[in-house]
Amino acid sequence: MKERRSSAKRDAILEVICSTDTHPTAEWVYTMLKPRYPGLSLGTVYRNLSEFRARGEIISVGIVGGQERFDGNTSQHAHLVCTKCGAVEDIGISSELDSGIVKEMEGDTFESESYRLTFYGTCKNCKNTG
Amino acid sequence: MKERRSSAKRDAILEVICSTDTHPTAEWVYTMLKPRYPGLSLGTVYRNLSEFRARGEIISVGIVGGQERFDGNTSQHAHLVCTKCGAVEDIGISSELDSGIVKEMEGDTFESESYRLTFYGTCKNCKNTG
DNA sequence: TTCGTTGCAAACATTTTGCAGTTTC
DNA sequence: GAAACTGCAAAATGTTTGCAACGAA
Repeated sequence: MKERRSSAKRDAILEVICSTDTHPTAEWVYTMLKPRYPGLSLGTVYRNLSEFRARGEIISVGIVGGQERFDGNTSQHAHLVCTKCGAVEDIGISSELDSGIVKEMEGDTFESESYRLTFYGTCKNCKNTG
Repeated sequence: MKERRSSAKRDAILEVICSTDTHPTAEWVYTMLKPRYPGLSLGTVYRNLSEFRARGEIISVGIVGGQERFDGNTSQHAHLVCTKCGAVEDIGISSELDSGIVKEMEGDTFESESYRLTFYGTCKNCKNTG
């Protein structure tokens, strides 16, 4: 793997992702950091997010409303995606369910390394206001 | 819902999707039908796929390698996505696992309507050749 | 001095859309 | 004839990339 030099901007990008539970987009990260780093470029955000994802330092929740959503919480958990407002929430899953899911793949010719479990529906907020 | 008139092209698009297990992209559908319907436009494919998806006649597997993948099999099942070649395969899940997953959501403030379970890894083909 | 990192803007790829012509009912 | 459907091409969108300047080791 390539040598990695220290970079305040990269550190800040990771920190922003890890200190929120909103499952942000690249653009959101950029908007959050721009005031603090006026010279920041959107390309830099994209480049660092891709690298974090490739290294497993963050995970991708998938694409919601056309934009990729990221998550600094890399432990195994599922997600709730609101199809009305696009909000993404975490939901813990029991270890029984996790092992049940993992077991489903054992012995298959397909070699699975990870899985993603996503629920689609309406979040509390949209249910009340809508 | 809007009135729906008969259309040979629309029928063909749905038929192509339902008669393959490759989980095609819009472009693939277009390429497959273009010889038979020389006047076919990519926009028409996109429009009809969106409508099918909205009506629940097909489901979206999600975006793989930047392109949305579709599935004419609308019964509950999981998917395997090869991170090397982008192949998507179906995998049936036991009814016990399905109910375990559904149960995980019961009582939550989030109102879930569906879920998507996707495994990521290496397909048989890539494992052997790579 | 080396080479990783970044800003900038152009390039890219997929998907969406406006509009005018066509087809279905 | 009204309204749905389509082709076409332009637009919109999110993301990637080439390159020169910058910065860390």
